[in-house]
Amino acid sequence: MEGSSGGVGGGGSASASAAGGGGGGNDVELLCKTLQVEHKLFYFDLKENPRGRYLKISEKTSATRSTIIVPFSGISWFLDLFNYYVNSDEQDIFSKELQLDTKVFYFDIGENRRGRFLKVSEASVSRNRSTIIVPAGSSRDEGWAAFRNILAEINEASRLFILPNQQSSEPSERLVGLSDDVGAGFISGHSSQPATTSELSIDRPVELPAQDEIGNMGVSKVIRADQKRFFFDLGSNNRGHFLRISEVAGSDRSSIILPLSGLKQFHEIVGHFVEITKDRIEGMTSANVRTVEPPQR
DNA sequence: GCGGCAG
Repeated sequence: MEGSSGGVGGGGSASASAAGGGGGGNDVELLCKTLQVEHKLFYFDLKENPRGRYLKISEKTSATRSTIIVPFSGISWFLDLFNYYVNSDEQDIFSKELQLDTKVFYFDIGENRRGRFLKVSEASVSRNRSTIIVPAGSSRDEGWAAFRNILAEINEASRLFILPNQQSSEPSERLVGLSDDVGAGFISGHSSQPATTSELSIDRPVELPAQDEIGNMGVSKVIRADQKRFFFDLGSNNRGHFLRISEVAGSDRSSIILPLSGLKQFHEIVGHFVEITKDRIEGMTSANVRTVEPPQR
C-alpha cells in the first residue's frame, strides 16, 4: 500500500497537466509519454528540478499505482537492459542488477498463467522498495519492445535538452560510465570549441523558432576507436535537423548525414549489434550492470 | 478485463 503521499502528486492526467500546470511540486516536466500494455498504463515523465533531471516511470492499474525514479544517467542503462530482455532468448535470460549512485535496480523475469513479465524494482536507502511490472505482451515481447522504444525516444530526446550551461551543474549526468564501456575516449564537445572543422554551414539561421536552438547548441561528441576518431555533431539546414557522423583517420575524412527522423532506428540497429557482439566487447557492462547467476542445482 | 511485487 502506498499511503497518501504528500508533495508530489500523482500526475495522472497526462494531457491535462500540460496546459494546466497547477499540480504538484516545482519540478519541470520536460517530456511526457504514456504507454499502454494490456490493461496497464505506464507514464514516462522526464523531469527536472534544481537537483537535476530524472525519469519518473509510473505503472498504473485500476487499483494500483507504483513509481520508480530513474536518475538521468540511468536512462541509457535502462534502454540497454530492455534491449537485452527483448533480444535475448528465453532460456539464457538472467536477472540483472543496475547500480546508480545510491540506488539499486533489480531486473527479474517472472511468469505465471497470465504470461511472462519483467519486474523492475528500485531499492534505495531512504525509501521503501518500489516495483513496476512490465508484461512481455501477448505476441512476441511486444510489451517489452514498446517499453524499450519509449525509453529509446526519451534517451534520444533528452540529449537535446542538455544546454551548455546546465551541463556543468550536473556532473552525475555526464556519460562517465560509458567511457569505460567503449574502452575509448568519450569526450563531450563544447560549442565554443567544436573540435571539428566547421566547414559545413550548420550555423545558418533557420526560421523555425524553438527547434532552431536544437541545431545550434553545438552538442558534439567524439569517439576514439583504434586509430580513428568519430565526430558526432547535431546540425540543421533548410531541409531540417540532422546528425553528422564524421570518420577521421589521418588526413582522410568522410561523413554521413543522418536526418533526425532516422536517428531512433539507427540507435536501435546499433544497439542490436552491440547486443550480439557484447561478448567480444571487453567490459561492456562491467561498470554498472551485473549478471545474477541462477542458483545451481 | 486481468495479474505478477512485498509484506
